[in-house]
Amino acid sequence: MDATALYGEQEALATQDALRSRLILGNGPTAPATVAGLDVAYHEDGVRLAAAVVVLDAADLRVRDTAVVRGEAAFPYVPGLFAFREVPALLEALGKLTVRPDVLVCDGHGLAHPRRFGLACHLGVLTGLSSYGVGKTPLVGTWEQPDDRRGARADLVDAGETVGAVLRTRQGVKPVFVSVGHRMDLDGACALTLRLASRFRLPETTRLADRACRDALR
DNA sequence: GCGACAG
DNA sequence: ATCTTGTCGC
Repeated sequence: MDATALYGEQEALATQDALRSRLILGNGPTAPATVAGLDVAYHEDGVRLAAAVVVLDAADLRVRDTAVVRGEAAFPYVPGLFAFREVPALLEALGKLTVRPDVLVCDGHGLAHPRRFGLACHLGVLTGLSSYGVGKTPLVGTWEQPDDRRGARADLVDAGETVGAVLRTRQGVKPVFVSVGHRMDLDGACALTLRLASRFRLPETTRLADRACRDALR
């Protein structure tokens, strides 16, 4: 609203452009040994927050490591610049891990973003790790409703290009929006998401991280 | 100009 | 994101 916020947005857009040049598409890990879920919860003041990262063994989905940090939002919520709000706290949490995750499953979008650089891309580039996003609601794109059976998917298309997939993780439940971040391929991201979401709509990684940061806020 | 708009 | 447990419906 004010000049400060507008200037911040210009800076953020420039940073987004610079980081995007380092984004690597495709070539996700064939058999990741560990998978991490990341999420952030906010205090009612909209400023104080808790960020959590939970690392699971990709084979049996058991928790291998958990890191939670408390802090403050680094940026106001602006669609398209969402990463600037949560990335600092998430990076701090990632830094506390003792088990290195092979893939980051982010709560938000990757390539399915107005400038093709959502939270998942941002975190992937900054960490150098493979990453992708699983969003609960769309940010950009159009799609045909996927069949009502677990595993069904449809292309998420924006400005003529496929930026992700609309994936049904549970029959009879709204699909999720999957898009690659860094060093990841869409098929691998969808396959992993289905393995992580065998019982609930959202991946187990996201659910565990959500619980961890919520608990840390109380 | 008017909505829509990840979390 | 958050306000919010139980309750209605298939």
